[in-house]
Amino acid sequence: MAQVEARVLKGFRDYLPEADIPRQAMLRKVVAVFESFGFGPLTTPALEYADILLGKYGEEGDQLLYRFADNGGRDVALRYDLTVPLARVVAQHRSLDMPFRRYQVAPVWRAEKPGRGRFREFLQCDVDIVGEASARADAECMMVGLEVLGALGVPGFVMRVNNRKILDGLLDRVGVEGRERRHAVLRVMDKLPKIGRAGVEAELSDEVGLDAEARSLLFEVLGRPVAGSAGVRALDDAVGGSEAGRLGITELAELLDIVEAAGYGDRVEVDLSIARGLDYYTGTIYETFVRDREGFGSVMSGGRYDTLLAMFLRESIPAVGISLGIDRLVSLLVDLGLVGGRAGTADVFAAAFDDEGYGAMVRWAGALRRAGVGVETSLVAGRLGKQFRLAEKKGYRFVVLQGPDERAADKLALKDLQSGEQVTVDLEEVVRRVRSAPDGGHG
RNA sequence: GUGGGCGUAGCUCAGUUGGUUAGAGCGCUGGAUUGUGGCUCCGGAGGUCGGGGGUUCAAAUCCCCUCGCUCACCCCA
Repeated sequence: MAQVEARVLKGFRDYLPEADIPRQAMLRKVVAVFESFGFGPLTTPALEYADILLGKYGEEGDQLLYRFADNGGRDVALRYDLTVPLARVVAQHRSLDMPFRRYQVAPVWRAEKPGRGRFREFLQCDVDIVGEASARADAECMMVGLEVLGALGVPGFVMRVNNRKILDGLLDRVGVEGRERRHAVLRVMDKLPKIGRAGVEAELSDEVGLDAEARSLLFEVLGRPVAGSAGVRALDDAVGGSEAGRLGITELAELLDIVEAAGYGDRVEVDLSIARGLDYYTGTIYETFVRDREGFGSVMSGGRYDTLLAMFLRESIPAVGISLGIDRLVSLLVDLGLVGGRAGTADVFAAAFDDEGYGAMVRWAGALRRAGVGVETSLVAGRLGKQFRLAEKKGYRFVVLQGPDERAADKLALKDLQSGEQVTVDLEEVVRRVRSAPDGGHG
């Protein structure tokens, strides 16, 4: 057979054990938080009929689908997110009880140009609530997200919230009409934290053609510091007579009331420049950034999409959700030095003293496992120096072994690689000591 | 997709005005060390100098093309 160059597609990656171990550990914590809020799992196919996905993400989004004809000539595409497949599931299985809470942790594919923190295949962790229109559902999703970041030990983060209807009201009042122009304004406003007010004003003038009056009207609202729900209510006059604007203000204020009452107010702030690119958002929208690492982009975002279900059904069903990008978060935590790699997944490494004692070693290793201590057994006997070096490199804190002396006394030698201390004790004591170690033996 | 930067060992890089067998550190691997890791010492493997073409007696080095990576714009998780 001809030899081929070993390689992966651009934007796709392998996760070697050292990187995958902290990543998987984080995923377990994410799922645990999701389930603690009563969300249940959902798994859907990677591949969908193309027409299920088309037209849901805007024109640019359609271009970014991995789309092709399958072997039977069907027009298919890899899922672009987890929200549209959820909408499809809800539309297809009408017996689901509402409100329906589900979480899904699965890869999605986007044919974008890859860059720092951006991949063509990446894992999303979503929670959504379908069938509840009140701000309580929005608040629930936000709070799950905030709890997840807390559980993962993410240092300083802020969730910035806005409401599409406020932006709509604002655009109505300023007199920006037509989908494209409205999009253009939102896109420029989105850059506010990056290029500042002067930059935004310049772009609004040069690229969108907004006159000075319209610009100052925009900034009359955008420029205001908005503190909490009271601050949001104070915006009422700013959106003028716009019905949509007033509705958005009410929704956002109600949302903040709940979030503040629940004690999450310190991690949430209103940011009227948040726009979100996806087409299907209709109300609340939010993005989450880590302080001092805003350049990494949003690590968790989402919003309300009350009209998406109507694309599959005659009736419309309200829905809201949030999505966490675990890959981006992992590289961020690595960058901050908060997660380290480690190649071993057990609690202790069992060194094999000699070939004669190998069978006995496998036996006491099994006993340790049944007692709740994970054991990686060495497959090569002898050369203890080599085995210790391997254990150390794989990140183990403890090495357990049984030489002739220990065997005669029916004991095990337990060495703590961190302190260098070694004791000869019985199996129960090994279990006790390993389990009482601060990190469960994960040096 | 548009513009800037960079491609030499698994990784980070050195390589003189073009000059003969292309180097270092780290990592990997074997040994010093047949009851014990980190430190030290000695050895070994590993390179079509991203690829193709051109100039030249001679190219990692100069020129052209191409591919890949990367930063900014755009968009996002």
